[in-house]
Amino acid sequence: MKKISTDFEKVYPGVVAEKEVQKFWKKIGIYKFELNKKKLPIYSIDTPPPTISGSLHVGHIFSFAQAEIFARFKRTQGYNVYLPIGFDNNGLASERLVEREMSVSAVSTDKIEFLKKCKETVKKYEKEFIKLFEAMGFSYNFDYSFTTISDQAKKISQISFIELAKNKLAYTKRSPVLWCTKCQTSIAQAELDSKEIASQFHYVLFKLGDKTLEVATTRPELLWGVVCVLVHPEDKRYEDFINKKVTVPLYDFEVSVISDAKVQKDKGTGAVMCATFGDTADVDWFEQYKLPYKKVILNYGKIAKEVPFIAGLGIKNARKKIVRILKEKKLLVKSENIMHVVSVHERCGREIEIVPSKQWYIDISSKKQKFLEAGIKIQWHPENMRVRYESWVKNLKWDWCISRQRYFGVPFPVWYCKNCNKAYFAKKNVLPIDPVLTPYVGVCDICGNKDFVPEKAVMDTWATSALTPIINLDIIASLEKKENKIKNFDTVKEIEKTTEFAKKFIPMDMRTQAYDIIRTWTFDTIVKSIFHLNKIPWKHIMICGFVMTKKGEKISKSKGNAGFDPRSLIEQHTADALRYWAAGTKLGTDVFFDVRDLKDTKRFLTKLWNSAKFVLFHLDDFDVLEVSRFLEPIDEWIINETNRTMSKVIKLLEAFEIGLARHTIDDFFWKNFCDNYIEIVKQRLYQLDVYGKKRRSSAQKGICYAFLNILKMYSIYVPHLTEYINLKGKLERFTKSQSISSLIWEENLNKELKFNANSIEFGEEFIANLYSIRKFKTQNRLSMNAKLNKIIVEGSKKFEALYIKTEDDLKSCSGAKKIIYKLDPLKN
RNA sequence: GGGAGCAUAGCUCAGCUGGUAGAGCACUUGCCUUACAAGCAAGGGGUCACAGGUUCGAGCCCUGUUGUUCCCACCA
Repeated sequence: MKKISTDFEKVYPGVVAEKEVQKFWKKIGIYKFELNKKKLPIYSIDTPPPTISGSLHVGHIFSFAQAEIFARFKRTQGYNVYLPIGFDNNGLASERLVEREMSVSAVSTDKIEFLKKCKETVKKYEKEFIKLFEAMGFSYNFDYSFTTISDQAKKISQISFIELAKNKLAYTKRSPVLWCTKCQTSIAQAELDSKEIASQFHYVLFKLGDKTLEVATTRPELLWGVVCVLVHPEDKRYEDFINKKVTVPLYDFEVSVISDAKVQKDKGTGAVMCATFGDTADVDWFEQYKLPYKKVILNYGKIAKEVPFIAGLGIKNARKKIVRILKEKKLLVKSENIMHVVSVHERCGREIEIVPSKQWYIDISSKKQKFLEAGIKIQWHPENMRVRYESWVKNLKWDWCISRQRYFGVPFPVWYCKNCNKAYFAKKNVLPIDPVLTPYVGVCDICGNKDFVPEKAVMDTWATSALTPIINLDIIASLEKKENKIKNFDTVKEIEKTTEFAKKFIPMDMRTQAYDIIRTWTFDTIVKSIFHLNKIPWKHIMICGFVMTKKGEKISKSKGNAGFDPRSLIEQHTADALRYWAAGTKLGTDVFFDVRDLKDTKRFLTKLWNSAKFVLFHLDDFDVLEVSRFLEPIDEWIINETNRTMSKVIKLLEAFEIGLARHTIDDFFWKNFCDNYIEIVKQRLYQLDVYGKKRRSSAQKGICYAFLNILKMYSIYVPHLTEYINLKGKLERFTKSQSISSLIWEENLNKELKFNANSIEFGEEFIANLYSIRKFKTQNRLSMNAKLNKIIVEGSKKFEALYIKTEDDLKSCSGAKKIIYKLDPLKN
């Protein structure tokens, strides 16, 4: 008979093996999700649909791998894991990618043509992403992957919008909005980044009769837009100015001086001009004092034509020119160089402006308490990440502006009466719809007009990705109904009511993501879930950290410092090495990426491979069913130790401690199993004629049990290598399962593993003696298999019988001819 | 300015409810031992950032300080 163990390559074939294993998984379809699979309880995971804005980098791999390892763990515990994958493939980030790739500009390209290009590009990237995920061995349910621009997502997003609008939770208003003059769209507070830049404080002179009022400003180009000047009510310097009219320099019109406690006396001159709009403080005063709006900056970042001196200029040029003129007219006291922090658009880095425009908003600022309560109901891992969420919610200032003056996004299903502006929403049976392409047919019930204009804006991509639990709910519901047609719904709650599984689906079991999108994705999803279903979206949220370059800089697509392409990292170092590395850290903490770390993990892969070769070599003739119940004490020890380790690992994994769990397995595998246990039983395995069949098969039982469980535990981290060993070693004969990855562990939902503490204590004492012997040999420059005339064993009297039984093992692994026991009856 | 995390061996980090400081890498030395030299064994190396406090006892708990990273606010 050909020995199974001879099939093992001398060196683990890495990438080649991984591809073979992936083919095998595909063939047997082990990661297919089915409802009612073996009647196992469902564990549902809300995974982050990566934004299609460029290629994935090692940072994605890091956080996605952590989440995927956890999903695999849940499968081993007897759950039917729902692990979908989606792609966030619309919105500004994707548009930017298309503009870059295709060298086109969204603004100057025909809309239909541009959208076609967008669809092509994101499709290309989706395929690339899927390939990478497959290469990583990610066990997503690819069959049910979704995208946020699909008809399904569009429809759900539009249902969500209409429902919120009808409940007055989404509303439209014309008001000052955060505006990016580069992208030419409104943006939300969550899309702001801050940047420190060099600027100048210009001290300009306002006049009251022959008195002057000095005002410091960084935005002199907005002088035309000044609507008032403010001073602190207790500021003695300006007492005489309060409630008087002062003259604006250069333009010579008058504005009031208002006293307001929010003014900081020690900043600038203590007198501040309020212009429409320099910053968010201006907006607050504008609204508080019902000030008029004076247009200075246009949407595309130029100065309005009615502004004297600077009409038509860009903002920076306008500023320079105004400063020059102020200087000439002796209205500028001085200019001071300063560094200050400004808000910029996170997608393009351009300083944001504030311009009034009509936008759709979701009311979040009046519901903070509800969102905070939801945050408390959700279990955060790590716990302290909740603080980030809470500080965001508490500091919310603006309602969520969900409309964007862009192209590639979910359209608002709404038209307005041309005459009276009343909004008309699409009927549910026509969703998804693009109102620009499909005109509204009807008569305005207020003014009888028949002309309607479509809403041209598209939705903030977060407004759709905030619905991933609902999109998944819809997938589950359609699976149960066994139909792919998207049904017509008026409300999100109706989707939930459609099937038995759907009713129980939300809250999902878990959300996974990195911490940078707590203020967007986490928050927005909670908002929508609370508004639509009055439920938290998930029970747990698992937050991963970031991968940093050595400089301490976050790796991100936009910064272009990804350094290493994941595809080539896989080719060079294997996916398992990347996965193993990703599992090395504590949840939520950042790591530094260094290729050298991957070389270290390769050492582990080799060790596991070699141990497999050894173990399988000795299991060729082993049949679990034929073996008697006889067990040598040390074999009993390794079995107990295996169970103890597994219990510990499961507890850690249940607490989302993927890294600590891995280190626990590492410890057991490397020390206890390889260095100690195998060395002890080696001779019993090799020398059948000396030790006899009974004692040999006892050792076989030990290596078989321990090694199978080591493989099972590692299978969530390094699924390819463990599966490859499973296939090569024909482990199905022991496990009765084709795949090692689809095994439910001995300890799981319904069953707890027992272990004998006494046996473990004996094993530890035994090994302590082994260490002394090794120390003696090393110190005497002896080889480890050198013979010794006699050795002295120290230990507890209570284990005497066990020591006697284990004497042959000790002799064989120590090379001792004679053993003298010094057993202490008092030792515990 | 408000908040959170981190500070432990040369490097990267672990240390559970307080009880004699740990791992991997690197370094030194020994060992070719019928899975593995990409291995095995032994060893050197730490005032646990600093200063107080609680305690019989503090890396761990409390207070403060310093350094560092991040989040939020700061845009006149």
